[in-house]
Parts: sequence; C-alpha cells; structure tokens
Amino acid sequence: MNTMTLTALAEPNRLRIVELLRDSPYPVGEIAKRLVLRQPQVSKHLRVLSKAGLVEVHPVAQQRIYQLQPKPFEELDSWLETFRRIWETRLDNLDEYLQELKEQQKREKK
Amino acid sequence: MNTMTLTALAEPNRLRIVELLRDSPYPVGEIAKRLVLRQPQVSKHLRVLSKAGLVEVHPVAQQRIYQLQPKPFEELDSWLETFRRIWETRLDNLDEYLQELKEQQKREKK
DNA sequence: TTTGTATATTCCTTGACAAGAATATTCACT
DNA sequence: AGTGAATATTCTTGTCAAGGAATATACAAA
Repeated sequence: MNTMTLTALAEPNRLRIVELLRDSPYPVGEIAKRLVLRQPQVSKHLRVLSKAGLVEVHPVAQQRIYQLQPKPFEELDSWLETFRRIWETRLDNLDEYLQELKEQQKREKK
Repeated sequence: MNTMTLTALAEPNRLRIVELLRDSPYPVGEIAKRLVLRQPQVSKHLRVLSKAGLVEVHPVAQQRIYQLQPKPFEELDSWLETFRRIWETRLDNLDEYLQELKEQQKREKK
C-alpha cells in the first residue's frame, strides 16, 4: 500500500476537503469558504493531495478547479481486499498460532 | 471517517506491522525480529495501533500476542464505498460544475 | 528468591508538518 | 498599462511524533 495516500488522508482538514470534493469539483476559494479555512492553507493541502494523486487541477481563467481522482481510492480498496479475505476464512487464527507455539516449544525441549 | 485509523496506518513501520499481522497473530519479539525493528519501537507502534482499535492483545505467559481486529478495516471499507458510487454514476462531474459556474455568472451580470 | 526472558515505559533529541502572516504570481477586465 | 480577483509560495513559529538509549515491569523457571 502507498503510504503517501494514507498520509494525505490522515490530516483532518485534508480529509474534509476530500469529503467535500466527493460531492462535486470546486475551486480553491469555494473550498476555503465552505470549510471555513484560509485560502493559503487550502492551497497547501491541495498540493499534498495532488502529489498523492488524489486530486487533479483544471484551470478555468484565474480559478483552479480541483477534482477527485479515482486511482488512489481504488488502490486503497484493493489493499483492503486482502484483509477482507482474512476475516472470512480464518477467524480462529489466534488459536492456530497458539498451536504452533506449543509445537515449537516441544521441539525446543527435545 | 475516523482520522485515528488513517494516522495509525500512515506510518510506514506500522503499516508493515499491520501487513505482517495479516498473515498471522504474532508476539512483539517475533514482529521485531521479522521486520528488523527494535523491540521498544515495536511496542510503541503497537500501542498506537491498539488505541486505534486495529489490533488486540492476548497475553500468554510473558508474551503478548497481537492480532488484527476487523472493525476499523470495515469502517474504512464503508467509507470507501461512498466514493465508489461516484466513479460509477457521474464521471462527468467536472463539466457539470462548469455549467453551474456559467449559470451563476449569468445571474450575477443581471 | 534469584535469574533470565519478554515486553512496556520514560526521557531525550531531532525532524516533519501545519498554521499564520506576508508576498508573489496569474489572469481577466477596463 | 493598471487594477482587482483567484491562487500559489515563502518564511517563521510551535507542536507533535518517531527513534535511540536506558530503565522498569511482569512472568517463568530453576
């Protein structure tokens, strides 16, 4: 899994931005207004989100409209997939490990 | 979405720990050994993962066996779900927004 | 009860990063 | 060309978190 995606999403205000953009693309000023953030901070956060590939810019006149990009979300999704299988198949993996432990100890005593 | 989960996963070594525990529960020393990390750092990381609900401890003698917990992953999954719908339904939301922009500008000129 | 093993905690230092304030850049419009 | 609007960048400061080293705690076994 790409830690850059997670780092980008882990910051509260960036998460709010991402959740806002889930509704629609927005220009910087609009994001700042709706989330009650200062414009420079929004620009900085968008830079981080851009580098992580989570958003893309579309310049229209002086405005820069930011839009979510699916790829990182899909990657996160398929990473999660590798965990879903675990809950489904072996819910008893703790007991399994304890068994292994006991057997190891037997071997060591020999 | 809970930012604590994301913060916990965003740290590279913690992510490695989580991915190791995906295979099986392990005691602290075993985690340290397999990931070539120092024991105290592993304990600290596990504390963060515990507070986020990502792992649970099972004491066995002097050992403490750590095991993944499904809840945070499921929550992350259902959060991602809210994004999947977007890519499926409106791939053209940028154009939609541009239309809204134009209409707004018309109104302002009146 | 002492010794060894496994793990947790504390203290310290250092690096990263987020916010604030100020300034720079870009573009449209007159 | 000059002005205003939208956005980006820079600099500074404070905070937080990760690693290293040392130490504390818990338990087992002799």
